[in-house]
Amino acid sequence: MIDQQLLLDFNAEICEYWKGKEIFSENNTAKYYYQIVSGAVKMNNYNDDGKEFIQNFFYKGQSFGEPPLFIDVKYPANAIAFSDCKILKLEKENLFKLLFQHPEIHLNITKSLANRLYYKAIIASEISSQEPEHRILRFFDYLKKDVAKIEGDFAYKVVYTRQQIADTLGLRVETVIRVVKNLEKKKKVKIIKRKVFR
Amino acid sequence: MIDQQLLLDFNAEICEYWKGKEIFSENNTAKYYYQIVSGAVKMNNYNDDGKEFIQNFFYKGQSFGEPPLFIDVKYPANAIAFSDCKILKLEKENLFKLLFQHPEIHLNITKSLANRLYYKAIIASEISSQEPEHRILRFFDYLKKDVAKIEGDFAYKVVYTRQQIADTLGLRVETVIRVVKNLEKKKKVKIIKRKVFR
DNA sequence: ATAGTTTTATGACCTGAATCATAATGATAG
DNA sequence: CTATCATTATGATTCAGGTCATAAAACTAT
Repeated sequence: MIDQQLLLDFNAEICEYWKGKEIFSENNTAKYYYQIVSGAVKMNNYNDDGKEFIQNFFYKGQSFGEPPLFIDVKYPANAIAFSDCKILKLEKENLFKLLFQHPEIHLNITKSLANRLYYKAIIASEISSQEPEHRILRFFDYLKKDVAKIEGDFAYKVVYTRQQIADTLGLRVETVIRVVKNLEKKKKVKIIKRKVFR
Repeated sequence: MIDQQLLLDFNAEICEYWKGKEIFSENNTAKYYYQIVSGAVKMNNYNDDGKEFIQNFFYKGQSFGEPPLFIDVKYPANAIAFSDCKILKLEKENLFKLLFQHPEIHLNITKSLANRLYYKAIIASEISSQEPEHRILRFFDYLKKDVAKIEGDFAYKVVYTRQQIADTLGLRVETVIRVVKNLEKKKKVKIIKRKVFR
């Protein structure tokens, strides 16, 4: 996360996207560094049969879409506003100027990429299991890492729909619904008004 | 990839690992930057029931195990010599000295991380499909990227055993064997002396 | 409140990949 | 050349999760 004022000093602009609005799309050329001021962003793909695959969710303070900026390739996925959000956009050239002038910020970017790679490895290993129950539980626990403070036994509210969970894990909605219900029976999660707590 | 002489100037040492030898293991503290001089390295996890999950293969010229160096976490996986190999090891502190003195090399590291993140996204999306056949084919094509020159229609030799393919994709050996045989019938791959060509 | 839409729920059925068992083939070492 | 071991092969069986259909519950807007 780069200081907001510094970004503005390098001519970043603040953009507002309403829920569902496309921020960038697959196979487009990467032009900007994006940093979320408020709201959440979803990165996804649609495969041949139109089924959605969710790559990632990004939250307040996080940046996204950098990798292609560094290696001159097209975006591997789409970015869509998951809720209404405000996002800082900085042109690629200005980002590089900024990094050149501020090595410590360059190091932060490197750390952020390292962090994402690290979590990808963790989640890949935890989700490699075939059993949907195991994968769904691990996915919930993975989500917990984005929650600053966790109180009580079932403090984390899963904000995703069953469909989105299914799309992230490559399962069917019905399977997710059944497994989640089962997890409730086993007291592993709580369901209140259909929302899952873990 | 960092210039070999430069690494040596910063007190890197060359180590030899014979096939199967552990280079580092899961949950250990990251101490070194590793760069492969010759041979190949496999990164994997073993989950609760002892089943192997292969994270990645790394080849000559590539570095591995950096992410934990940057963010002070333990290794998320094990690194094992996939063949006999020579590897340059540079202590973390010396790596940071080197990066500090050579910003252009720091940028290269950033690019390398960005590149890996990019490919993780690509492969995650391509492999998200449920159908083993699709996943195996995409996996083969993904492997092709490591082959410099490809001649003819079936020029790439898959060096992994069916078991290793299965472990990477979260499938069973028998399934991989059957699917690969089927792919041969469909002329999508060739099998010579049990080795797969694509 | 009402209508319309989205999300969750649930049952019946079916298929494809896991599982289990056993054998054949190819590689490796002595 | 032979014995041993690792890998691939293949058939039989099972069952988890996908598919299909239909309904109920929650949210949304007017």
